[in-house]
Amino acid sequence: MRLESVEDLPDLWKETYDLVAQVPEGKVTTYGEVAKALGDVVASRFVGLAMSRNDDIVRVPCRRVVQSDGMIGGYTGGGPEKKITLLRHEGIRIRGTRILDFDKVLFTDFISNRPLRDLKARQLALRKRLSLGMLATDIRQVAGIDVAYEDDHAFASLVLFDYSSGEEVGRFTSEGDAKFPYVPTYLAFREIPVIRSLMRRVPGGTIVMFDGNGILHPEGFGVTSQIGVVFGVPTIGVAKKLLCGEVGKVSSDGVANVRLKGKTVGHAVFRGLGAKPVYVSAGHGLSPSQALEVTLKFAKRRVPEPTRVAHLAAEDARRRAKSK
DNA sequence: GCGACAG
DNA sequence: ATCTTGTCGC
Repeated sequence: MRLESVEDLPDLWKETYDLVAQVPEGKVTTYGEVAKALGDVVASRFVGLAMSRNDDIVRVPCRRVVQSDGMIGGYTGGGPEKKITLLRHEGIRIRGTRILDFDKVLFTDFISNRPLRDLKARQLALRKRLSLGMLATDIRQVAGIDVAYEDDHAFASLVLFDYSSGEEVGRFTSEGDAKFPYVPTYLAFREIPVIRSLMRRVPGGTIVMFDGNGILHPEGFGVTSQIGVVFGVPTIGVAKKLLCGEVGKVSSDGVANVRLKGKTVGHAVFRGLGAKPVYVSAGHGLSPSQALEVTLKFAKRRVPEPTRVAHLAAEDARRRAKSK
């Protein structure tokens, strides 16, 4: 039960700062090592972001976090020169912008409960409830949902379309703080909390289209699948960039299979020659072919209407709040 | 230097 | 995702 919850999330920012606080004077570590201590190397860029936002350089020695190749890396509090000066003062030997005896001064012995490993386990637990069979019998509406950010303040919007006419029939927005950062393949933990209130407005007989992948994901369980399972609604994932997998040969209708580990897990939809595709995959509660069919029905442009309009609405809410 | 990981 | 002006093209 607790395992499957998407609430009660770890404070990844705090955990990161606590880890870096463990690096002793005279030692350095790397963004990737801190990420591994968090539970997954994919978070290494987030570690860099967290260091750049560090506001307590006494407790959290972000100067001691460097690149995995021994290069010094950047330093928000005064540039690389400042970082070099500070580290030399701590006994680290540096030539140019490279650390000498890197293996001797590298600290990796973190004490950590690896929060991302737990989140991955929650993801896998939720995945057991994934179904790619027909969940909704009669589809009356398609909803597009998207989130825009002003730093970590989120503006989410839901736009409803009538399935047969394709006309917009309603829209809602909400806002709140995103407490969890963006980490590739953990997107659901960032976005599910901020769309929760909107999901209550999704009528029965609605397919939800979301900006992000469904089963086109390293674990076969992207943000859109997780949303589908958590809220018990059929979902379709539409991503603008490829997260993983390989795109096959484009057929005459402008559609190509996307394969992962030998299986077709989604489709690249090209609108026009030489154009960038969008990557469509089933989220939950419907079949891959049904996901493609519904998407094509709303694909007047590159990005299908529900997701495209929801994006505009969320962006609109963000800009209105900003200028206020 | 290239490739690179949704939003 | 966000930071950003004008500009090229269907």
